[in-house]
Amino acid sequence: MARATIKTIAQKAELSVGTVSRALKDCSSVKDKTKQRVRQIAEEIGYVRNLDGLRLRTGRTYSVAVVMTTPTTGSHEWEGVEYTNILNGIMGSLRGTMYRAAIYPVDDFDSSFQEIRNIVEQRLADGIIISGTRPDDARISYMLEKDFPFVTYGMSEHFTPYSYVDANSQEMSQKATTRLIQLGHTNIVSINPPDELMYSKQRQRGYIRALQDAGIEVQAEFIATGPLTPEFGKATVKALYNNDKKPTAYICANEASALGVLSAFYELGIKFGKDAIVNATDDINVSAYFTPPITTYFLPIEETSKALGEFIIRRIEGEPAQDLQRMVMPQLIERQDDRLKP
Amino acid sequence: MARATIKTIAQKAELSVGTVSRALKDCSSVKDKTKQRVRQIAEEIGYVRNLDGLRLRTGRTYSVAVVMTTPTTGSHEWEGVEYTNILNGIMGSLRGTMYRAAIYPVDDFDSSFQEIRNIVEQRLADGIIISGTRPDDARISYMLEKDFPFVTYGMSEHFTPYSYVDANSQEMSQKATTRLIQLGHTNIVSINPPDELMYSKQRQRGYIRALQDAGIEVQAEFIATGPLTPEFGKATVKALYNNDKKPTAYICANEASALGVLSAFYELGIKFGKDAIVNATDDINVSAYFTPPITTYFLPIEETSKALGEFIIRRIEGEPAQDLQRMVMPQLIERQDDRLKP
DNA sequence: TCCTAAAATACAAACGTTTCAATTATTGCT
DNA sequence: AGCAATAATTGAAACGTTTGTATTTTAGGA
Repeated sequence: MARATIKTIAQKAELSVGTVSRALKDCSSVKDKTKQRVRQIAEEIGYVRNLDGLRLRTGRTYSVAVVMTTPTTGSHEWEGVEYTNILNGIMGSLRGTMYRAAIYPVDDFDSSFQEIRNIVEQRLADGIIISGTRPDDARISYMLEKDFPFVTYGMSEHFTPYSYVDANSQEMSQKATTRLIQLGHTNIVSINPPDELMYSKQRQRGYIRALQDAGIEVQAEFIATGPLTPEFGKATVKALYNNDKKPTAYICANEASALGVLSAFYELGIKFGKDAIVNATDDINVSAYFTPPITTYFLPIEETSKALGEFIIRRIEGEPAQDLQRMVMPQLIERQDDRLKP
Repeated sequence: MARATIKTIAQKAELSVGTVSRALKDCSSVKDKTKQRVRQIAEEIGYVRNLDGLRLRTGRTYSVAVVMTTPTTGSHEWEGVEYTNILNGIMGSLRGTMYRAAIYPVDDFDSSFQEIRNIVEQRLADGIIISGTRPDDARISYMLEKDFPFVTYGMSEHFTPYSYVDANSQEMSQKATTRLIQLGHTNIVSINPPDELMYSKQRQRGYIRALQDAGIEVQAEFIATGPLTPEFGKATVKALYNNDKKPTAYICANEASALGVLSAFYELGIKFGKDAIVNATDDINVSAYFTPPITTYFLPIEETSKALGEFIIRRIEGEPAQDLQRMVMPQLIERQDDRLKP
């Protein structure tokens, strides 16, 4: 049997398609009794709106583009970010609405920009979610200029208000550093994402501020930036192994790089808790099972990703961007006391 | 400026829309010279086909549904499967074709079935990719019956040929077990996914066969099944800690559960390499950074996921299912010698 | 009862595409 | 030249919606 359309309902209800259309969308110009009858029939024959017809007519796409930078294919390195969780969160908040998510995996900034241009010009989506933001992010400027609805995961330094969801990286980084200083550490290494990313900058700022507040001199070589893989974490430890000032603590931006740090400890014979310790931020509860478990700052990834979906819809529906901003504060999970013991 | 449509081209080329449409799709009934002219113009004004019109007219959706069972939301447990990689692979092979992937995250078998029914009945996609297959998988029966194109990640026990991509779990499990037996282990624990999944069955079969071949009695309590999280791996070790026969080796179905096993070792004071060792299958190169690194079987996840995308398209285009089957054999990566040393 | 205003519905066009049937242009042959 | 056969193109309808405008129905006075 063919799929039920508005026309099917119209025939059954002896109404015109126009009225049925209006009835279904609760238009005030149609009588309550009629609405009821139409809904009744629609229910009975299991009618669902055909999106293609709708799109064609309205010019809207009812889809949200999620432009995500995904790990370089072929690298085989775990980047620790749980895209699944993010996608789940976004799709979760889209459920029940008319919107669908369309994923656009890209592998660097330029191709993400290109993809965004494409989406905007071809009207491939009604709104865009992006991540991997930069302090001066050309994609944001572009979408602002085109007045195209978007939400970012992470912030930038634009003046014009825009909608974002982010973890408070700077404060978290500062707190984490201060905590370690208070526990007696002075040679603290900060492992960060690539330099051009906004949250790398924020993390570095927080780190530096904490050191300055404590009157500790900042060592340039203690600020590492690179892809947040185990490989990079490991390489960082090795690179500093023969440094005159020996690091006694590492604060990693995610669990993947922290795993690499532990791996380096193991390989180099650095004793955890005696020679050095590791912390991580952006915990997604993997490090609870590390050997040993490490202290982290938990990222409520469900909350942030749900907000992404919610915000983009509200943005599309016209809510002002400045009302759609969320900053979450990750929570400390102390799995070690993180003092050095003899 | 409004978006360029077929009509725009028709006007510029002084042709009817019908001819333009045919010209663009390389129909034999239109003159070569005309085709060229049309293409030229299309190129110039940056025409791209409007999918909604196409869909509405043809009734095809040009989208592939990816119905994936995702980790239970709220569980906060790492399941180790890199959905990102799978998605990337699928989307990679869709790139350049007219097809788009639409993700349907579901959280259990029933809802995945429901979602599939929906997709088939409402013709929400032209083809479906599913995972988490069972020996007697009702979803597969359903799609076979409806003659709806699909590809599975993992196998079932259906007679009718269908398109699948899978790792050779049984052989891998058997080989892994045999290898450990040859290295002197007799009390080997097999950590598997939930019992109802096909690949759990395959793994158990391989494990049992290896033991039988070696004349070793199978201990029921050495076959564990459950969610492949670190938590489960850890719990399994703990549950067997006071067993009369002490396990000396664990073969985990993925790296996440292996991480849990190592975590239990650490907590219980079980010395790796002296008291027991751990192996894992479905390696996605995280365990190289474990403490210590462990022996695994590497899963070429790019290859499998690329095949998924490729197969579903070819299936949609009408290729017979029996030509679209791929079984990959994971490769041993020896990161330990895995003998017990005093 | 009739008229007017308001309420409810019907009609028809449009979105961009494909495709069937009909028409026109071209070619080859006598 | 003329004719048939074929090649190339056109016209129009259709897919399922929404929506502006026209039309009909209803209700409320006088």
